[in-house]
Amino acid sequence: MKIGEVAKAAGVGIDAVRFYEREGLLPKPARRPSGYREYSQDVILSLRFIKRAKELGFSLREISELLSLDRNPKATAGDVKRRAEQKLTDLEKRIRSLQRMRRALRKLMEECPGSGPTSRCSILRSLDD
Amino acid sequence: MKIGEVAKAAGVGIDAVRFYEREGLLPKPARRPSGYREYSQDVILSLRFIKRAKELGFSLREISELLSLDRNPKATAGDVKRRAEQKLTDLEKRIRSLQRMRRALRKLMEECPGSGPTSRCSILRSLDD
DNA sequence: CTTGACTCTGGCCTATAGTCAAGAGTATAT
DNA sequence: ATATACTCTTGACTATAGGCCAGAGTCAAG
Repeated sequence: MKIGEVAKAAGVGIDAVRFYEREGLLPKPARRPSGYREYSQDVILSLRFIKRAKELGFSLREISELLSLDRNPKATAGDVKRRAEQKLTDLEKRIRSLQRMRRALRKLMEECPGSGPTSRCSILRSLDD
Repeated sequence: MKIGEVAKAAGVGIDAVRFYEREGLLPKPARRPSGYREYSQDVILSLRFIKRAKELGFSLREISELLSLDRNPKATAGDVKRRAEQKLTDLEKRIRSLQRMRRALRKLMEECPGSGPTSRCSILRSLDD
């Protein structure tokens, strides 16, 4: 299959496929005499793997590690679970950080009259100190 | 005051001060004959304003707008509150997105045995489809 | 007057995940 | 044979918020 076909089948851009190859997430494919990349079906599975892992919040670097574990027969489910735990911790940290911002902003908004000069606005007042 | 003094007083880097100036968040300061920037005290307040707004999740572009509102006598508290509402909506979208990831990841982790070959790991299985 | 600390400009670099373009060559259908 | 669609490589660019550096000039204290 040509690159455009696998990209379409996996629902990603052609440039993304080449990018993943450069970044080492995908093995370098065979080439036709013309230089065209020649793919087998299974690269579509790899592309979908990457897509799903992104939806779980993994970065490409992390996905690269997951793919290595997937290909390495010596790797264990524990290796994968440890990565997942780290990602979970990371997600929770980011969620809490955003929640703190939300709380602070909400509180300021409650005190802002919503009309009149900006000098009455608690949001700006708090920023000015 | 020289740039290093105001940067230190506000708790930001010197490069940040120059960067804010380039980006239009800070007015261009007076210069000494030598070319050194000469600041008055109030730039420290502006720098703190920027710092706090960042903590609330505003981007520099948004902070720039807030600063304009702060300086514009025709602006109203409602103008500011509207920006804050947008930011709140934005924060909530991001929080929900992260929470979705967290839920999905947690679910997969519950099903992963945590030992044995990766082929038993529900996380990788789900990614492979 | 010298020394060390400070500042100036300009420009390059970081991470992330690709996107887009140019110019050249290929593949495929008609 | 030709038209159109596809692919190749290289390199530049996107947004965000600065960090870091060189080389040159300046400030302040001893």
